[in-house]
Amino acid sequence: MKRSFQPKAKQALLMATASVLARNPGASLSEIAMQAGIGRATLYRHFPSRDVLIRELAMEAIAAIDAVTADVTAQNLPTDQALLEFLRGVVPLGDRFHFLMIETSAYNDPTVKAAYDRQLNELGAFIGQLKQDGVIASELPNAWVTSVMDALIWAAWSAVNNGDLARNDVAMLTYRTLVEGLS
Amino acid sequence: MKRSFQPKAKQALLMATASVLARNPGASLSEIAMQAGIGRATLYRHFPSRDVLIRELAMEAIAAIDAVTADVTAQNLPTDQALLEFLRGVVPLGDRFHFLMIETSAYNDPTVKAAYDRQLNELGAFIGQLKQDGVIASELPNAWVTSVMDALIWAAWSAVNNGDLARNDVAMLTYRTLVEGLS
DNA sequence: CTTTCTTGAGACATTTTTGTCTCTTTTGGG
DNA sequence: CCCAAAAGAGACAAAAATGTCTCAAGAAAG
Repeated sequence: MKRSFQPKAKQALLMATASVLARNPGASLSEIAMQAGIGRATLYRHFPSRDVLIRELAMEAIAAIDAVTADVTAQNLPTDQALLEFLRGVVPLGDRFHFLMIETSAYNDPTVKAAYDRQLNELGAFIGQLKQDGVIASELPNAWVTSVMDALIWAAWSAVNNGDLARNDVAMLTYRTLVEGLS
Repeated sequence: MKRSFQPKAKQALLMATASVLARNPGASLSEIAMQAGIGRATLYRHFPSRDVLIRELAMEAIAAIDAVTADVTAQNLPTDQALLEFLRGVVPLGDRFHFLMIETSAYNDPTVKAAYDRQLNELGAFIGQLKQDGVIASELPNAWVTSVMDALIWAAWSAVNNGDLARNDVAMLTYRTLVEGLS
């Protein structure tokens, strides 16, 4: 074997797929391949079926968010600053974050479901801390907080990708809207 | 003709369709018919094709939001109260509101596109008033405000339909989150 | 330059979805 | 109780998407 499959190419494919599916969840593989700038057959070389593509994308999205969480945790910041850092890291992943919310078929796979549930629990714990520290109001249901977070992150990503907001402003804007809105 | 097509039945069908498509934008007509509790053939009796169903649903959604707007306008409230009333009316339409945002194929139809653009303009004017009256910060881009509004309305509708929030609380909660978050 | 791996294009079969049609059953007004 | 309109069920063809395969062209290491 002179050369092997490039994991980087696979990564790029997953990112392109997230971008397409976040905007149009019903997109066919032809559309995905076209948007990714590759042939449909090549897509099948990397992912043997649509289901596998979806599943790997879901796992990749979860891993990417985990990486952000780990990075933020390592800095040992006060919770409000940690929230801002989290948003800075996760807003650029907005399409993948959003994809996880809407592509319910991914949860058919038990591995994905387990990872997703774990991540949701971690997020819940973080929200608990934010409440304890008075960053957000403690009487708000967690479900509302997570919904609003997801919604704002997706709105932020969309605004950047539509050219409505500057990439550098958007995390701070999201942070302000979130903290003020939920205080 | 002893009896004619019941427009009420059609209305109910459209509502069921919005509910299904908002959750799963790629749903097939079989799924929609099943969720609506009718046969697939019956669905075709009301709507000759998927495109027509989508288009009529879009127009119905726009009309429903227009009705809320007209109702609020007729009350001649101060803008902040008008916003609250608007949310009260529009949060229960959350699935249709959201459907309009994600089902981009609807805009292929010029009639739908025209009506949607008009409604977006009206919303923009309302946001302008809210800024003038100091209800929300005037330095925020309109695109961000509309994104956040849409996102929160959808989050509110989802929270109610998942049983996470009480129907009667949710408009006020959305209002607070929106106004505080954008002030 | 040559060899080898990868890609893109396109031809296929398969499956799913869409749209049409017919026949039977149900329903509600008279 | 009648009867016409409407619904359900299911067969069917057409269209679109999925998945498989082959082959020629391109790129990159040796």
